[in-house]
Amino acid sequence: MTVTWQPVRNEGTLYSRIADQIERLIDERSLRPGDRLPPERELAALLGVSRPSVREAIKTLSALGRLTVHHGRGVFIAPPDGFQGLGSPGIGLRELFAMREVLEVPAAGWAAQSAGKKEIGDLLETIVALEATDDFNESRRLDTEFHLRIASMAGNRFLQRTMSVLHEMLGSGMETTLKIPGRLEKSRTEHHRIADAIAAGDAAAARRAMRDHIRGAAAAAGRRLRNEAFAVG
Amino acid sequence: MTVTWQPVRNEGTLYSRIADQIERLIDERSLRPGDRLPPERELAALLGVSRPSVREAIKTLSALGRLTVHHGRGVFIAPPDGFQGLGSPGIGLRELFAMREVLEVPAAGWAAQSAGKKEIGDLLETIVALEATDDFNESRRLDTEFHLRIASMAGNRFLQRTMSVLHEMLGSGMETTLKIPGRLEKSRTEHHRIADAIAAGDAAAARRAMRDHIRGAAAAAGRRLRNEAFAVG
DNA sequence: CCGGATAAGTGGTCAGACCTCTTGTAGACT
DNA sequence: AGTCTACAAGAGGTCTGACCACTTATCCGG
Repeated sequence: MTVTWQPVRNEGTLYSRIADQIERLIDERSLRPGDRLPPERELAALLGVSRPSVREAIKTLSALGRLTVHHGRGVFIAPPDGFQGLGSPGIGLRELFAMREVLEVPAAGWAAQSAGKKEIGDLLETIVALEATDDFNESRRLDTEFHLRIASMAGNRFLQRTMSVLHEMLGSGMETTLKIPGRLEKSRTEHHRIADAIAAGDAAAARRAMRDHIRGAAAAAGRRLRNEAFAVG
Repeated sequence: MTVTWQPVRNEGTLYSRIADQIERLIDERSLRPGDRLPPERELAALLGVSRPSVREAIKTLSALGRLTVHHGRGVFIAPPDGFQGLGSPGIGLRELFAMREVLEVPAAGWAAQSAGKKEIGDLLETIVALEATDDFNESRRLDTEFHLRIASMAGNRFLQRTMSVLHEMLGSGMETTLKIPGRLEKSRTEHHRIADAIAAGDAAAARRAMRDHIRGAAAAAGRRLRNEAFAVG
């Protein structure tokens, strides 16, 4: 493997330039997930900088999840765990899906209790649009819209904004689960169940349907990540 | 408010422990967005560690967007990303307390499932401190700390940050319910119930205790503001 | 052949020094 | 007096070199 380590340029702080260069090599696939970085001392020599600067660069990238550091073993290129979204590094998929359940299950219940006719109509429209499109990005957008509409119907602005942030983090960090074979169709059925319960004003059923839906998505996402997983070192 | 910098303990790598402590202070709102951190040299002395360790911790947090570093000026607490505008007025007490229940009840359950001995000890310490003080501002701070510690023990960072923002809004928007006659004493009893259930690893009991606690506080706040019932449900 | 001691490799931490950027201020100039 | 400039102090940026702690592989004795 001939990785091209270049002497560091001269704009910005040194450690950030080093971090940029390492990141570039990762993005270019010159360094691939699982590879080990040269030892800190050696890397410092290659770049013509001191070891502390290299270490600070490594800390930056490991905080972003691009590198993983093992005491006594080395520094490794991290597997793409689907979570390098800019606004939200460091929080894992498991945590986000757990939060989805925490937030969206009560949201569905409240929506069922207080939804007006017009809001319910809008929700159904979203579902219809979601089933009409076969463009992936569009269906992803509409899926998010569906969930945020329910948050809006719940009548709690704090809940709504939190869910907005949460879905943004999910969207930027992963490809969503909709790409998984069969998941899209299952998702449609579940959306209908949720919407029907809300339209009927049945809070308990709405909560149940939402819980099933999110757990299904979480399980699908978990399977997808497991398939991509590989050992490091 | 005097920020409590504690000497760093001994599990995990040093820089990550330092980072955790800084992050904790941010999440607990002891350090607030815009605040400046002590100079690196001073902070190193306060923590009893070397400057490089402090710097690596700072690099970690600045990569995560929690801190921003300005050459020659200092290190500052970054505004909570994605949660901008959450502090805007217009979100009512009823919504905030409803969200407390949504977030903190599961948090208590998770904390009971996964809490370590040391974390439980810290939680109990907070309770003891809370009962020892009769300064109002201090007890308010400790009350927030108690709840955020549980969020931390739940092991979900999204949950923790959301709760941090939520408690910030509660704190700035009202005088808290602790001033209500009798509420402080009742609160203490309830805190013990919650902590005991978590210490015992009884998730269901922890959730129950937390739900009672928050509904009690919500009811007290409701009476205080002469609002109608706070049915959350 | 096995298992424990050992050595080598690698990240973790420390100390102190010096460089560069930012900011406030004292003093000079108008 | 008011304004501008130069300097000093404060804070982050970088370097050197040493030593500690964890991992892994190897070697040696039983």
